[in-house]
Amino acid sequence: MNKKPASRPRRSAASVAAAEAPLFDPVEREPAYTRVSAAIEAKILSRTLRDGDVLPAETELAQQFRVHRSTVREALRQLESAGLVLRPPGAKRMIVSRPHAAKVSSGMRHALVLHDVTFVDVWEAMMVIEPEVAALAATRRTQADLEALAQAAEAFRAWPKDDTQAVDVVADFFEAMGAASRNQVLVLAKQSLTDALAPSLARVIDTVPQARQRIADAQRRIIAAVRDKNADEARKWMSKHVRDFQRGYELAGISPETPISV
Amino acid sequence: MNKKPASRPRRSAASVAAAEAPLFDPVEREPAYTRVSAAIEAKILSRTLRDGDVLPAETELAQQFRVHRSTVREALRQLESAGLVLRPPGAKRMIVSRPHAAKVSSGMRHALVLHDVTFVDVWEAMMVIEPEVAALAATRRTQADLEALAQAAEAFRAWPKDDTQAVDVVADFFEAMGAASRNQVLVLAKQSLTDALAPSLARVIDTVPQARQRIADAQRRIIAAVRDKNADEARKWMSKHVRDFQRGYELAGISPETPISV
DNA sequence: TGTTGTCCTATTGTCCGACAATCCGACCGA
DNA sequence: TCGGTCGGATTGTCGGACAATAGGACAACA
Repeated sequence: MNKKPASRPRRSAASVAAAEAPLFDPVEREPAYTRVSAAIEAKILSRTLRDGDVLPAETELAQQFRVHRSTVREALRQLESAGLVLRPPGAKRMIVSRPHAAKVSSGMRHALVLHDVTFVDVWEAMMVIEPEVAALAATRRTQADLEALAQAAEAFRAWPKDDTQAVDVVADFFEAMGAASRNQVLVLAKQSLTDALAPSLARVIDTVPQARQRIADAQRRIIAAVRDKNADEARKWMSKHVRDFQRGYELAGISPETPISV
Repeated sequence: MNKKPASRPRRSAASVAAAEAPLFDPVEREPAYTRVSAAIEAKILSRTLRDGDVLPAETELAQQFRVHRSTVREALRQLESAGLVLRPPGAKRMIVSRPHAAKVSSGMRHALVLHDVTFVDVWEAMMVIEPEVAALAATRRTQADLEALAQAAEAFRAWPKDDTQAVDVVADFFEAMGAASRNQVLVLAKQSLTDALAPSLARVIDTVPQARQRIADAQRRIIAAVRDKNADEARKWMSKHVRDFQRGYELAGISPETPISV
């Protein structure tokens, strides 16, 4: 499904320099299941099939494409894994769907894990993105955003001391901040980062006694800045907040070079 | 395959407030193909199966899992679409692979397109990420990085005037910059952005006469800063460079609210 | 020695057909 | 209006089949 659109055929500088005239392109022998999924994918991306539409039954698709149902099913599995179609739990027909952030993030996390990305790499990316997101949030937040942020912060403060799932609430805070920034792109990118960091951050919160307090403080400061629509302050405190993570890692005795785990 | 890891079961602030004790979890009825793919995925993520390993034949997998070959094939399609396994062109067996940047990017692009993300959204994200990447590149670049950058810039200058594929070379420049930054996470995030922007940027280069010159100038400045390991300069000029894109859009008469196309 | 033709086997791509489980909507009795 | 019953539609899974071909091994040949 995503062979073609994955990367435009690039005549990169390197390949031009290599300059060995290929004369013939490799003859294309795409298997049928790929073509089927590509065809459906195209209809989805072009909005001919829209979010929420139910797909035709497998047998009907098989008839239309003139292939066997098994072939259609293989194509559907590709689309399913890409998040373009899904089956609501306990439903029979599949419906068209826009890939959820979680799905994209999961793909990204696989890549990060398998490429031996370390904590510092992720942290560095957060240092780049999160402060600016906070700044954007400060200029664009609505009252509802503010409440969501406050609620997340409150939930973190109230979280039982011994519950290691507190990271999830921290993630909620970041998520709410992303929502307030009104930039879907950054939200998508952010989510992968928090997801990738979560397991180890959990250890930090669990290990370092003062972590909770520091996180709670930072959240309060950030929310205040966002409330006051003070972008600079929001950026500054978010920056401190994220920087604190690294300090937490030191205190927890986790090496910055620790690879992101599953 | 990525239902479970997609998002940790979060007891978010909201759901806690709802406070309706579930008492029973929904009974899990995962289809076999999902379990098979999850099993293989786990072995890949845990490095039991490593990048480059050839997978057992379908019939053998079917025997081991005690399922029908069709079921195995559906599972393989999921993994294939996730980029965790692939078949080298003209090979028979599938091999384990780490998801390439292009694959991740393509997933992200689907999401961006279907979520009606507009040019400004992507541009905003670039404004956040690219300057910092340039700054990182300035501090970490090797001689080889420098040469790759120079080559990309040179390729752009030398590109035939009437060839609309010039965007690809611009993308190469950004890619080389990412490589120089030595941060895989940012590289992954960046790629999606350039990919998403490419089609419309192509129109800008094609429409606005002075675009080529301005891009070439900016590239030269940025490279100079990176060469001198001057992070601030690199950041500044990259910032100008990206900002220029927006100006190009104005001149090309493309609305900032234009949704990213396929 | 290096290239080409031949044969065999393992494996994939695709198909046919089948059957149980179950979702869905219609119909029905109170 | 509600809850039960029923039949058709659809999915998940299976068994089996067959053509095409990748990957050798090996012989013929230049």
